[in-house]
Amino acid sequence: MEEQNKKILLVEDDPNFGTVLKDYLMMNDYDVVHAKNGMEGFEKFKKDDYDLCILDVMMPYKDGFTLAKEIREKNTDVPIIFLTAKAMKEDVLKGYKVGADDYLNKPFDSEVLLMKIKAIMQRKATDSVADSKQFEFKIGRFDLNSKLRFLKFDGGDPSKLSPKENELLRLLALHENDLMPRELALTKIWRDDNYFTSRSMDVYIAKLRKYLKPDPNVEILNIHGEGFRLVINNKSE
Amino acid sequence: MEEQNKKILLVEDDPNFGTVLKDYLMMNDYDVVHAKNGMEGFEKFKKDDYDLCILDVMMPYKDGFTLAKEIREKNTDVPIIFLTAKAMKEDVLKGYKVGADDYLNKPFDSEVLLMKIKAIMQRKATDSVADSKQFEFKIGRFDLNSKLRFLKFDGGDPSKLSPKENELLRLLALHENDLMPRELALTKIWRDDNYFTSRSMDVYIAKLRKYLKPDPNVEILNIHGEGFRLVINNKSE
DNA sequence: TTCTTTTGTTAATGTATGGTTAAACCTAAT
DNA sequence: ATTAGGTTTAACCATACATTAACAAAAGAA
Repeated sequence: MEEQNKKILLVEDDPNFGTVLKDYLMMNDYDVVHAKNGMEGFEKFKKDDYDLCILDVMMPYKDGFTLAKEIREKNTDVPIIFLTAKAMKEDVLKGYKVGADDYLNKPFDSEVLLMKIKAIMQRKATDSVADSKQFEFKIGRFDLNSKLRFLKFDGGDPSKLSPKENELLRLLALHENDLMPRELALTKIWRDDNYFTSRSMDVYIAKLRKYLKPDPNVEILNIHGEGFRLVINNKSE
Repeated sequence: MEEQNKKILLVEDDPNFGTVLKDYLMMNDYDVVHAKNGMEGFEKFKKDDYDLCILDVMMPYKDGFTLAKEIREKNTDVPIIFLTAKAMKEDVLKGYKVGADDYLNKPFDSEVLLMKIKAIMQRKATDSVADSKQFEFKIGRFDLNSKLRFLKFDGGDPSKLSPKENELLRLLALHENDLMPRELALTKIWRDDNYFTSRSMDVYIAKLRKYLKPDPNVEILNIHGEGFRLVINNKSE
C-alpha cells in the first residue's frame, strides 16, 4: 500500500530559484506544484487540496499577501509559509495577520525550511481520523467496519480484512444492488487500469465471495464486461 | 465563563531583559512567570500548567535545549519559542528537533514576538481540544495515571512507566477500541516518521503488551499498515 | 458449433510489515 | 569515571498482503 505524499503549493516568480526549491522539496518526498505568479497560484490552489502553501511575498501583479488572503477565504486551515527577500518588520507583521504559520528570509538554509515544514505538518497531524466519511455498512447478516477493517457475521467473531479486500467490499457496498463498474474500482483502489490489476481485482472478488458465503442472501454478481453487483435479497418478501 | 489569561513561562537569565520582556507581555494581557535559569524554569514548569514557554537558549548551568527536552518529557504539547543571540543553523535545527514552535533572534522586535505568540495560541485553540486535558484512564483492571506515569493493576502496586511508554499508552487509551494510527503516534510522540522511529514504536508496543498481560481482557491489536487498537473486552455482560 | 474474451478460483511467489529480544547508545546523576 | 534509566538500533523470525501464473468455466461473437 502506497503512502500518500504531502502536497505543497509553491508560488515563486523567480524561475531559477523556484525550480531549485521545487526539486529540493521533491527530493524530500513532497509532491510539489509550482506556480509562477499569484494568479496562477490561486488557480492551482482552487483546483486541488494542499497540505501546505509556500508563498513568495514579492511577486508581480499579485503579491504573496494578497494571494494568502484569497487562499484564506477558501480555506482557513492550510498552513502558509512566506518567503521574503528583505526582513521588514511591517511585512512580518502583515504576514502573521494574514495567518502565516512561519516566515523565512531569503537567502535561507534549505534544511531549516525542511525542519519548519516538518514541524508544521506535525502540528497539523491532528486526529483527522474522525472524518465524516462512512465507515460502517450492513450487508445482509454481515457488519462491515471499514475503518477497523473487519467483517462480522451475525455479531460473531470478526474476520480481519486486508486493505484491498476492505476497500473493494466498501465500494461494492456503496453501490449496493447496483452496478459497481470495474473501471471505478481499478482507478479508485488500484490507481491503474490494465490487464494485471484487473486480474488482481478478480482474485479479490473471489476472496470476498468466500467471506460472504455464510449468508445465502448476499452475493456478488458479475455483469459481463461491465463490473460487479452486490445483491442483498430480502427474505421477508 | 470568565476569560482566563494565557499563562506564559519565561525563562531568561538576563535580569534586565527578562524583566522588560515580562512587563511587556503582561501589559498585553498574558500571565507571565519569570524564571532566571533553566533549573528554576523546570521547577516552575512542574508546579503549574502553561500555555506557552519562551526559553532563552544561552543560559548558565542548563541551556534552553536541555530544558526544552525535560519539558517535553512531561508535556509533548506545550508550544515552545526559543530566543537566541546568534543565528547558528545548528541551533535552529536542534531547536526544531526538540519540538520548537518558533525561533527568534535577539534583538527582536517585541511586536513580532507578540504576533508569533498570537499565531501559536490561535493554532492551539483550533487544534483538537479532545486530547488536551485527559490524564487518567481506566483500562480494564488497570488504572493509568498519565501525569504521574503510573500504571496500577487491581489497585495494587503501581509500575512506573517511562515517558514514551506513558505517552504511547495514553494515546492508545484516548482511542480506546478504535484505531490509533501509527502516523499519529510517530508525529505526536517521536516527532518524526521514519523507519527507525517506527521500529522503536513497535518495541514500545511489545513493552506495553507485557505490562498489560495480567488482564486477559485487555489487548493491543495491530491493524496492518494502519496502526494499533487498544481493545477492552467487557466480559461482565 | 467453434473461437475468443472475460471471469472464477487456487496456489506460488516476493515483498513489506510487525513481534520480540538483546545489545548498543546516550545522557543525566552520582 | 561509573552507573542507571531510557531509548534506539540490530537481528531474526513470523505473518500479512498483493501480484502473478495457471487452468477451468462462462459468456458472447462469429
